[in-house]
Amino acid sequence: VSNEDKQKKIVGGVRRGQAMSAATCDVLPPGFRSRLLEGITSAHTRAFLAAAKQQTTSANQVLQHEGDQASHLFLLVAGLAAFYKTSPDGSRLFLRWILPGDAFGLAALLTPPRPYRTTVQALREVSVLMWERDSALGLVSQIPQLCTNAFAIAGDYAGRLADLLVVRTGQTAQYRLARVLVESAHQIGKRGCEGIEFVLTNEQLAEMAGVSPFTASRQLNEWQRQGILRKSRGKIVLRAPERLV
Amino acid sequence: VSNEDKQKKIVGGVRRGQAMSAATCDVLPPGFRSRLLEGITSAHTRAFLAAAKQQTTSANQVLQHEGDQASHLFLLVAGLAAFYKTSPDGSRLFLRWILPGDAFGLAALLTPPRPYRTTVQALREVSVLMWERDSALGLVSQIPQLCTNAFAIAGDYAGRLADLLVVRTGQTAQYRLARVLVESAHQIGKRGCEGIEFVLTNEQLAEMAGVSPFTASRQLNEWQRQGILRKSRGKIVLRAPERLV
DNA sequence: CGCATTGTTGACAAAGTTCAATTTGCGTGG
DNA sequence: CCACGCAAATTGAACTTTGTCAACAATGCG
Repeated sequence: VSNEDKQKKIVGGVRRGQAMSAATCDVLPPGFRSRLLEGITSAHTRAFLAAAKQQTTSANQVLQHEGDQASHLFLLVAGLAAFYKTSPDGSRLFLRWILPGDAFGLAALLTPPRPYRTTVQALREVSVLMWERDSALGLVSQIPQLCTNAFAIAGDYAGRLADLLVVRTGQTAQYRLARVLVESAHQIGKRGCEGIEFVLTNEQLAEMAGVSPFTASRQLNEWQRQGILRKSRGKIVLRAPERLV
Repeated sequence: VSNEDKQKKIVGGVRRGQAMSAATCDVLPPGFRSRLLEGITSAHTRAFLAAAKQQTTSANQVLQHEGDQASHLFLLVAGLAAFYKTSPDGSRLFLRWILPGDAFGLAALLTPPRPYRTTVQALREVSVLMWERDSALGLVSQIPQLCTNAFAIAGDYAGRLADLLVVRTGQTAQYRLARVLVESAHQIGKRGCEGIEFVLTNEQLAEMAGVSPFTASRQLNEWQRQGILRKSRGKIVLRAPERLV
């Protein structure tokens, strides 16, 4: 299947299941798992995926914009994106990463229609599946487990936000930064020869931790002096995460 | 129906709908509306309420404890409670009020079982309906709209938490306190002759806003000097909420 | 009236932010 | 291949905001 075929719209009902199965399974990387699809029969999964449109988007693009009417449900297939919240003064507040298998835009499943409550931005080139709201609503009514999964995802999301709130309001800048490093290592890091590596600028780390870039710079240098990590421009090598907390 | 009858356990299937209807509608104040019951047929509502046990709890009791295995779904019928999160250092972080009609303990609806992610404490004497996890799960599978509602509630909760995060991390102590006053007025205030009145101590307001009681005291006095509010021990009369933000 | 709870005030300390001035690293084009 | 230029990162010092603590005042209940 060519790249073109992969990206073409494949909305519509299930036409001869087998064919759709080939078409849709094809777009998912091997070993792909998503909480949204958990516990759904393969027939239903095929029907669900068949109704999606696949789209590839370049880095820094905004996939959903806080306040816009929720028109699409998304599922990240590949790449990296993040949830952000915009504060009244215009600054951006990092909430969490979106990794392959994560769904977002769940607000599209609500009736009556609601606005998105967060902004989602791609950090690298990403590949997503997307469903029109109406189409998604129809599918949810046919596949009850989808609603259960959506509830579980929303609940999990709320739990993480509550945890984030505790960290952001109760802990020192140093602790928050340490936590951001450990989580980044866990979620987007690759095992390197010296430790876990990930590509983030000081400024991005600072934004994630809710700290000024200056504080981030100072603290990261302190840790570098202690041999806990090594940093070059735009990249961190975490050598001893256990010594951070 | 005597008070004793009201409080007795009424679990079990629907026995001759009409009888149950009388028993359960009886425990709900007139005009009672809950997001959890939205859009559910009256037959289903009766069955659902019939499976609940009603309980009355005195002020300051903890209804669900963060970290405990989620064993019950709750619906607040009367009174006032609040969600709290416990920080690692043991201090308590106020999240939001729970008003009559609000459901909590939704974690009980998840499979596999999960711990509660927040603590819920009564602020006055409260009356709740509660469902055993197993019973609630059975009802959700019979009444699909319950799942939809649970999802909507969880989504709303996540949205509020995200908003709270923005306020707590991005705004000044003064702004946060002002916001707490306005929200308290809206949610638990009563119209008085001089303005909107509500019963909260300085310390409670401080906790809600994430501010030290000293800062709260100073700021409240400043506002009192400006005639925006009047305060006595444990009580606030908000006279000009519009002048706060 | 006595007592516990609640609230007040001032002086001080701590944590981070801001800003300006530089320095470093790295890709690009001559 | 080197110099240029830009974005990223660093550093010090002043400044702001808010919390901490100790002492004290007031409120209201039994």
